[in-house]
Amino acid sequence: MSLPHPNLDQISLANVLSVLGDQTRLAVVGYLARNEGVAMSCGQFSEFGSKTNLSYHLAKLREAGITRTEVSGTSRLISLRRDDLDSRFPGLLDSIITAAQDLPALERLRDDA
Amino acid sequence: MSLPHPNLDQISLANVLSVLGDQTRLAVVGYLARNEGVAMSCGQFSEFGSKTNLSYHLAKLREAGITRTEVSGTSRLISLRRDDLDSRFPGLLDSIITAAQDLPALERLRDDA
DNA sequence: TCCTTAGTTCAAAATATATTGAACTATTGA
DNA sequence: TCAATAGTTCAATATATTTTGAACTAAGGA
Repeated sequence: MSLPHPNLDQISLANVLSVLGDQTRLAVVGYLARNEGVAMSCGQFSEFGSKTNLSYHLAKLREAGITRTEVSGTSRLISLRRDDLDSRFPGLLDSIITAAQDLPALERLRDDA
Repeated sequence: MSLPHPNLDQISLANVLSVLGDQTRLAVVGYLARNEGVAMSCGQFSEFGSKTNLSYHLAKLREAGITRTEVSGTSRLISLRRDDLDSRFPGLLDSIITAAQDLPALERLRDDA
């Protein structure tokens, strides 16, 4: 009943970077960062893509070790693995989130970059 | 006689991350970081791939704004755009380089991750 | 001038990633 | 029990990225 997540030593730098090197996933992470503490389900991200496409991107984030997804009924509760990432790659997530927040919303979403 | 480089505001976060999300390019950046101040030509990176393949990867790094490539005779002198990246995305490159240095050399090179 | 060296370009092939819609599962509320 | 809701999976397609080798350019040195 719970989804697979990599443990700390299975989180790879190159994979984290390539997974975050995508506008949609960067937008999701920015949104999570802006709403830390609030329980986020997949539906909250609907502005970033179709249901089926988000399912794909959210799985990539989980499999890379960037997010944690807890099953709760028919919902999934998604959160950033901040502490894990901070201990594995100190400063990395903070600098990415800061840079992502500085982008205008449109650029965060824009796909044609 | 000089190659095109993006200027500061043309450097995009998603692009930097996706370009660095590759073992070969991460290895090149780690090597540059470990040898800052030393003039590096393409040939120095031969351990990371074939001549033609490196030409491709080094162009990606340059086009993303991560490296600067100066033409010098038949050679190219390649360096990290540290100050530019630091001002655009504070802390990002440092955290990536630190994390990349902590990897064992084999993992830095491994392609089957 | 001729040869060598350093690196680029091109086009083809291989591989990986992203997007879609239809069909599906599981939970929940009426 | 039935229908609705939340999300997943599958297979197909579309698209992008990587890798390769052969042919190329431009600069130096003998």
